[in-house]
Amino acid sequence: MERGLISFFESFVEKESLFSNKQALQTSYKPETIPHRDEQIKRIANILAPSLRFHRPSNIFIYGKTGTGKTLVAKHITRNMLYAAKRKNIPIEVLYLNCKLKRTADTEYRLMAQLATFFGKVVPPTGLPTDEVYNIFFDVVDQKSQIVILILDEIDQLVNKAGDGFLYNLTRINEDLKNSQISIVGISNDLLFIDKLDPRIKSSLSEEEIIFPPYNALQIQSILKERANIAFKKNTIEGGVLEKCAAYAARDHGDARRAIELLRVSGEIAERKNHQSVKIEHIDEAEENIEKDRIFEIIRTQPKQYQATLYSIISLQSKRNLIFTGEIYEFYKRLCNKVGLRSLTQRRISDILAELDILGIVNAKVISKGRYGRTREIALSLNKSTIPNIQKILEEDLNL
DNA sequence: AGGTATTCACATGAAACTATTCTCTGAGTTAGG
DNA sequence: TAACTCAGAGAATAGTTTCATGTGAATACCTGT
Repeated sequence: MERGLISFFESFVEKESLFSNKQALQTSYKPETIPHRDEQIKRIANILAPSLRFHRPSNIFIYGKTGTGKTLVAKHITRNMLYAAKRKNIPIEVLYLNCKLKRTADTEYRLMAQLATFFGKVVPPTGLPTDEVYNIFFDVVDQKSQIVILILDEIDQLVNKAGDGFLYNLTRINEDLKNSQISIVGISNDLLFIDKLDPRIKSSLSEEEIIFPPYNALQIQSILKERANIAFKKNTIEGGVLEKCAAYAARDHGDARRAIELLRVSGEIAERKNHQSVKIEHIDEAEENIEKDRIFEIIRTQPKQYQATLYSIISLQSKRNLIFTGEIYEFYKRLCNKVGLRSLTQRRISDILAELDILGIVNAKVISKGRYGRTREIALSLNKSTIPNIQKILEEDLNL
């Protein structure tokens, strides 16, 4: 037994936590009421209500930026509606699917497979033709009469990947259903998404459109206050803390989720430092930590090829700030040789670079150097102080 | 000098290919009646 | 003859490669002054 360690744990138990219920700051938390969304809630509830009389509700299309409460509201309403329906014995099914989740609903096939599993049919993950899965789904749904409300979250992701054909099939399926009716609630955070759809699909999918505007700083503040009251003990938050969290989040498009995470991490930091309360300076640290953790996590879970590409960028970047695709590719090829990795084509590396850009690890800009061609101008968008750490991680992963 | 044509070094797009995982089908095999 | 095995055909998917086409502006090349 180690004395020091034991007393560490003992004092940890005795130490007063700043939190009384940290759950309230977790992303999975479902609050009783959702402030500043009354109007949207009322409209959606009105649209969905006919299902309680066994009429098919209109399809709804919801859009708004991330962290504006779309998903929360949708789940909130359906949960309550389902409760009412159950008490009155009305056959309503609500299916919620996030189309972004890998290996769950991110292709047409898997979407239909998921839907079928909801109704108790097991569909193999591969091997069947897609229309076969449609038929399976169709049959189970129509076995008894019911209203099915299908919530497709991040629907834009799926359409980008798999095209909009499935939406056409899905909206048309009602014509063939004898007993059941399906209506679709599409949720997207891409505001332009709806315009990219085939007009026929567009008109049937967005019979009703609902917009979730971003929260302003004041609204985020009140949301934070509410959550903080549940999550933290009395008098553990210093003045100005909530305001600053809100300001951070409002700065880029009013993302309430980020504000809440920021507050949570600030609290954790304050606690770890044995402070009696959350102070403003904890917020800055929290923001840095969140960003750093995000980056580390991303880098560690990237495929080898991406890591090799990133390593090439980091190596070249130490000499000069701006580098070009060609140089990276040359370095990368040599690196692969050295490590025994099969090197990919430049075409592929070009895509990988674009993806690193999207991930926010790298800053890539397509520029034209006139007579000397056209290329991506690439700079690392990582904090200087973290680069050595990242380099070490990469060297380990690539066993250099 | 001013205008336009070229040209570079990739970017971007589409299609085709590869490898893996999985189902379904039907021919061939086995074992019991 | 019913049950079982197993190879082959066909799907879905991810990650690439191959082939084709696009592109912005610094230069080269004119042209007329």
